[in-house]
Formats: sequence, structure tokens, C-alpha cells
Amino acid sequence: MKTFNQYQNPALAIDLVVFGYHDTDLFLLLLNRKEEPFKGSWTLPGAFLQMDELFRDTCIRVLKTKLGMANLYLEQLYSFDEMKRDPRGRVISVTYYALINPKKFEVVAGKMANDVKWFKTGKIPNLGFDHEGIFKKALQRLKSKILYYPVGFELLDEEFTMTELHELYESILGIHLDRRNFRRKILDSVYIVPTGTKREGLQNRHPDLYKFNKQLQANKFHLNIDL
Amino acid sequence: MKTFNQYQNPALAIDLVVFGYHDTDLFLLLLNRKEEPFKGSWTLPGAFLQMDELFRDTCIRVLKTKLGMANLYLEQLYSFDEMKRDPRGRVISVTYYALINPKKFEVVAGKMANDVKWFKTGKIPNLGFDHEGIFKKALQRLKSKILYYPVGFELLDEEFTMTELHELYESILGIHLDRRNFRRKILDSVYIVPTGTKREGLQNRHPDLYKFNKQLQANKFHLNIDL
DNA sequence: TCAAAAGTGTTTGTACTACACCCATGC
DNA sequence: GCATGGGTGTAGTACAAACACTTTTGA
Repeated sequence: MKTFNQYQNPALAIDLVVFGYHDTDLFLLLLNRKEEPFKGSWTLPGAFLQMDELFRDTCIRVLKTKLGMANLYLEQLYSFDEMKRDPRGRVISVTYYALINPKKFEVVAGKMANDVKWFKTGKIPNLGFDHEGIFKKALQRLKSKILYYPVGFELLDEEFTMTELHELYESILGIHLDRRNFRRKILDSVYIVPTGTKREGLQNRHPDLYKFNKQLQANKFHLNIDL
Repeated sequence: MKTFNQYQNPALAIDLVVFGYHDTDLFLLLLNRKEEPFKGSWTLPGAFLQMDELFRDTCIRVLKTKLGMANLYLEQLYSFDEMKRDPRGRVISVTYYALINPKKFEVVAGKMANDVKWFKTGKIPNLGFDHEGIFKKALQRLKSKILYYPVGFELLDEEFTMTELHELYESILGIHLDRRNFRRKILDSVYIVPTGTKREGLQNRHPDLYKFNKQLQANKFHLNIDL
């Protein structure tokens, strides 16, 4: 059995679209580049794949070493192959998107205090490389995914109120959803279960708390919305 | 601006899941390998990405040179990164799936007569590499895609009858769909348009012919089926 | 005139939409 | 007791499912 030649392969980068959610707004995590190309521009975090790494390992390495994050929702998005997407040469980018609860992973101040920042997804600056296209594709994916798969919980606290879940959906989809119909739809599925406790210390009525139903096998949930 | 090192990148292969449809059956195109590894096994057609090629170019090259096909529906499926998926070394595989009408591209007899063959998707032999997983993922994608996007037309003739379209859907989804409800649903969307002609020369009533509505912009078609 | 497949319509149930009132809490 | 947000129910509508008869054709 011959082994093939391993020269002349394009470089392989992994780029990450990291979504966070806080206070009714969806955020995107961006890095300010300190090197050419696109020095000074905001870009998606990423790294080149090491020979002994799986894609997912690279994602975790990026998130951990650069951002101090770990253990979050990761899903492969798409692979980008445009010839001129990196001015340094041919680079294929395999992209993933991640969902995190920013509360759990405060971006630590330090040498990179100004290098890493959350941006509201409605107000993204010009991005380096082809990262704007990647971000848009990720947002689109998130929107369609959330319609039929319980993906939003990664963005919330372990326990959450119906209103929080509702606002999350409205924020991601960018549309208004009737509060009462949303509640019924979610509860009719076996999507979430009540914890039996209520959120305390609010100025008004204390709302019920829920958590994600991890036992969920066959999930019949489906929001019927045209994007 | 530094240029990065281009050594030590994994090899990058493009593998193709080619679907064909004929006579109420969905088929998969497979290649019989004449070299190690997996000599004698059936595998998905594929090739290594050339430095000056886009993914899509590689797909077309494979389909054209090996199979004499061109101009078909192509969509990126997923990128596979398992460490041991190729015994020769680290190979990343970016996969695409294709839909073709086998009538238009008869696999030509010749030196590769026994090397290229259509298999019913219900009776796939053991495949080399991790190609069984790739095929399964492609089939899953096709099933969910066909529910909301007019993807099936690539598999049929330019003009087709309602029954043919109906049987195609049943065959891909693997379930029974009520003939009359299917017809109504399809016609209520602006999915297809009648050509005004009928299929002639049949033993029984001559069915109306339709074609895909290429003007279709906002497509509200959606089959509400849990897979 | 018969067999085989194609065309058509109605009824029934279910699911989504829209909408308004009462309840619990802290100030 | 009042302002604020949370919890609940219902009537109307639209869509999906189930289902049967008539029509066209070649043999």
C-alpha cells in the first residue's frame, strides 16, 4: 500500500462563530487581530488545525487558551474554500458555531482585555477575511435550528423562566411571538420541565423556573415559521 | 506580512454521494477500488483537492472524468476528520452530495464497466473507509431537504407526472403519502406548473405533465413530517 | 366492457392564531 | 392599593388527514 504525498495541501483553519446571550440580546464574540493580515480588524476566533487534532479539539483549544471557555455546545457549520479568502495563501476554513452563556465565562481582563469583545449581533463591525459571510451563515443556521431543536438552553442559565426562554426565541428569530401561544407550544412538547421552584426577589410576581429535559428522546417540537 | 508554513497540513479529499432515481427506486453510485487500501471494496467516488481547485471543481472533475457527468445539483454535506478514517494517513474529507437523473448520464461501458455501479439505497454493500457513515448522513440530509425545498426535480425528467413526483417522495422518505393530499399540497405551493401536455402512449388514462417552476422565488412549500 | 391508473371534492379533526382577564409580588 | 409582569382559557380559523367516486385509455 502506497502512502500518498503530503506536500501541497492547503492550510486548514478552524474558525468559530461564538454566540452568547444576555439580557434579551444575542452577542457574537470577536477578536481584534494584532498581526497582518487584517491587523486591527475584528475577526472570528480561530486557529490552524494541528495534525493530531480533531476539529473539535481545535475548537476547544481556541476557546480555552484564548478565551478561558470550555464545555459548550459546538456544531459544525460549513467549510469555506474561496481561493482568495486569506491573502497569505490558500486556506480552507472549516467552521463551527458555539453557544455559550457569557455569565459562566467572563472574558477575563488582562493582556487581551481589548482584544476580545462581545458585539450585539445587530451591530457587527466590518470583519476581516470572509468572516462576515461565515457569521451570517451561522446566524441563519441558528435560526433554523432553534425551530425544531432545543438549542437555546445552552445560552441560558440552568434554570430559567418562561419569559427568558421566550425572549431568547424572539431575539434570535428577530420576530414577535405571542407569549401565551409560545408557552403552550413549549409545554406541550416535552422540551422543558418545571423545577417546582420560583425565581425569588423580583419586584413583581415570582415566575416558575424550568430546566431543559435531558431525558428527551423523540422530540416532536417544531415551530412552524417561515424564515 | 508573514506567509505561514504550508507543511504538515492534512491531505484534503473530496468525496461524493451521488444519488440517482429510476423506476420508483433511489440509487447510490459507487466505485469499486482497484488499489489499496480497500482494494476490491465499494466506495464513494472522490479525489484529492488540487491547490487551484474549489471544492466544486473537484466534484465536477470527479464526475466528469470518472463518470462522464456534468451539470448537476451539488450541495456541501459535511467535513469528516476522524483520525483513522484513511489508513494511509491523516485525510480530511469534505463531502458533497449530488442528484442526477441516471437516464441523462448512462454510466458508459468500457474499461471501468464493472468499476462503477448503481446500488439501490436499500441494499448498499459494505463500504470502504467511513463511507457508510457519509452515505447515511447524505440520505438524512436529502430527506429533510426534500420536505421544504424543491430538490427532487433534479432526479426526474424535465417533464414529469404527478404520480412520478409522488413516488419519488415516497421512495426518498420511505413512507406512504396520500396521493390526493400530496397533489393538493404540491399544487397549492407554486412548486410546479402544468405544461398543458399529457404523457402519451400509456395503456390507461394519459396523465398531465408538469415541470419545475424555475421562476419560484419565495417558496412556501413545506411538508410537515417528522423524520 | 374491463382493468388500471389519473383526476377530483368533502368531511372531520387537529393545531395555530388572536385575544383578555385574573394573580402574585414589592413598593 | 397600585404598578408590573406572570399565569391561564377560549373562540375562530386554517390546514392536514382520511376517504370514494368518476374519468380516460388500450386491450
